[in-house]
Amino acid sequence: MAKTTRKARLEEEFLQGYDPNRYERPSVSVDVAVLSARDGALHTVLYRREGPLFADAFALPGGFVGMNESLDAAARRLLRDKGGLEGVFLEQLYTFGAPDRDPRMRVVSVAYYALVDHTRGLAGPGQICRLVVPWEGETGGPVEAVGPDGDEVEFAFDHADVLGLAVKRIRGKLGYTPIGFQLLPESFTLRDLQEVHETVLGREQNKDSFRRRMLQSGQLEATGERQLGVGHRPAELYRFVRRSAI
Amino acid sequence: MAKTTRKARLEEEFLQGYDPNRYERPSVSVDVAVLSARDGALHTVLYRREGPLFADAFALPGGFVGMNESLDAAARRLLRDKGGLEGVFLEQLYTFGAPDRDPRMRVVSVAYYALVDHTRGLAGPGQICRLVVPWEGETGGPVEAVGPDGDEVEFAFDHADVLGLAVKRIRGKLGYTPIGFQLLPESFTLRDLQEVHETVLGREQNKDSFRRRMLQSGQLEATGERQLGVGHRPAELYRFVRRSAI
DNA sequence: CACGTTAGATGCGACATGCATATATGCATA
DNA sequence: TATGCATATATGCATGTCGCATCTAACGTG
Repeated sequence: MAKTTRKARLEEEFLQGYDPNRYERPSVSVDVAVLSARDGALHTVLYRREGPLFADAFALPGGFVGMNESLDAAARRLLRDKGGLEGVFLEQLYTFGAPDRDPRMRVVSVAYYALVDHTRGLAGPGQICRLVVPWEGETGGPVEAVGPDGDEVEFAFDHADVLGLAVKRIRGKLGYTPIGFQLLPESFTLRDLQEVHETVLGREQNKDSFRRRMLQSGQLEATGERQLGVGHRPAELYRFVRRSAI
Repeated sequence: MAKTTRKARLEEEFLQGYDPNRYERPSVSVDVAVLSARDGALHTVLYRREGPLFADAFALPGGFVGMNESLDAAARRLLRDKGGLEGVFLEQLYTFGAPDRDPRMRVVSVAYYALVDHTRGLAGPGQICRLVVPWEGETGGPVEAVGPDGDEVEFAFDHADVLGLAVKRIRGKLGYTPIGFQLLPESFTLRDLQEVHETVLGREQNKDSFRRRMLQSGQLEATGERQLGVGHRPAELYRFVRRSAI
C-alpha cells in the first residue's frame, strides 16, 4: 500500500516536471468521413494520394490538429478547406490509435463523421465514391468503395474501418435521433425521408409505420407546400423541427 | 479548381516530408472512468492530486500513451497498474481535446470507461467515490462526486464532463446491449440485475416487463442454483451468456 | 403451523407495428 | 370533358410488446 502510494507520488512528480518537448509523442490528426445518400446508396468523399506511401490509394479528408485548435475546430477547418463544406452536421466518431496505422510515424487519428445533403456541391479535388457496405458493416467492419468510373477503390491507412464504423454509428443513431434529416435538403417528402432511412439501414422500411413514427415524433412540420409536376398526387413537403423548440 | 488541386498537392508534399520532431504537437493521454454500481448509486475511482496544479482535487486514473502502445493497451495498463483491475469491460468513450483543458500544455485525452463488479477489490491509493448525476446527466453534462467521508469532491481538469458522458453512454447502451451484466458478479438474480439497471438509469423499472425482456433476450442462463438464507422464497441465480454463443 | 416477505406466473388493457384496403389528387390521354 | 394511371394519405384489423393488477410458490420466523 505504501509502495503504491510512493509510486503514485513519483508519477505526480514526473508529471509536474514533464516537458513535452523532451519526450517522443504521437502526432494527432483528424479524419472526417463525409456521408451523403444518393441513388439508394451511401457516398463519401475521398482524395487520391500521390506520394510514395499508399500511392493511388484513396484517403479520407484529414490533417493534423493545430496546437491551439480544438478537435472539433480542426474537423470543421478540414471540411471547409478541403471540401468547401460549412454548417454541416459533424460529430466525433472514434479515435484510432494503433501504433502501426501509419508506417511513417505514430499518428493518433480522431475520426469524425459529417452528414451532408447530397444536393450540396462539393469544392476541391475530392471524388465522391459510392460505399458498398457488407452486412457485417452493421458491426463496424470495413467497407468497400466504388469511384465515379465504377472501379473499386483502394483505401489508404485504416480508412475502410473508419467508414465502416461511421455507417454502423448512424445506423444505430437513426433509431433514436433525428439524424436522418441531416442527409436531406431543407424541405422533403416523407417518401424522401424513408428512402434515406432505407439507404442508410440497407433494408426496406414499412411505409405506414414509418409515416406514423415520423409524424408522431414531433420532429416534422408541414411546410404547407407540396410537390410540383410529379405526374401523380403530390406529396406534402415537411421540414425538420428540433426537439428543443417543442 | 486548379488552385485547389495545387493546394492539395502541396499538402501532400508537406506530409511526405513531415518530420514530427520538428513541429509542436499535443501530448496524448488516456483517462479511464471506472464505474461500478453499489447501494443504489454509481461509483467511480478517483485519485487525489498532490502537485501544485489542481492541488487536492481528484482526477480519473490516467497517463500518457506509450509510443508503441495502442490506446486500448494504454487504458488496460492504467487499470492494471493504478487499480489492480484486469479482465474488466473496457471501451473507448470520447476524445477530449480542448486546447486549454490542461493549463500546463496541450494534452489530447482519449477517455475510456470501464465497468466493474463492485464486489471486486481495488488495489492502490484510489478512492471510491459516489456519483451524483443530475438529470441533465443524461445529456452528458458534468456530474458531482462524494468521497468516502461524505464530502463533495472537486474534480481536476474536465473529468466531471468525462464521467457525465460515461454515464450518458451506458444509459443509452443499456437499452440495446448486455452491458448491465458487466456491473454484476458471475451469478446474480433478476432482482440484482434490475437494481443495477435502475441505478444506472436513475429511475425505476417495471418488474414484470423487465423480467420478460431479460429472459427472452437470450442473454440469461439459469445456473440451476438459488439464493440461500434470505428469509423468503429464494430467487433463481442466472449467469450471462453472450449472443455469439447462441 | 400460521404469518410475513419476496419470487415467479398469469391475465388483461393500452399502445405500437405490420399488413390490407379504401380514398384523394395530380397528370396524361382519349 | 371524361377516364385511367400512379402515388399520397387515411382507415381498419391482427399481432406483439409493455405496464399493471392479481395470484400462487417457497423460504425463514415466531
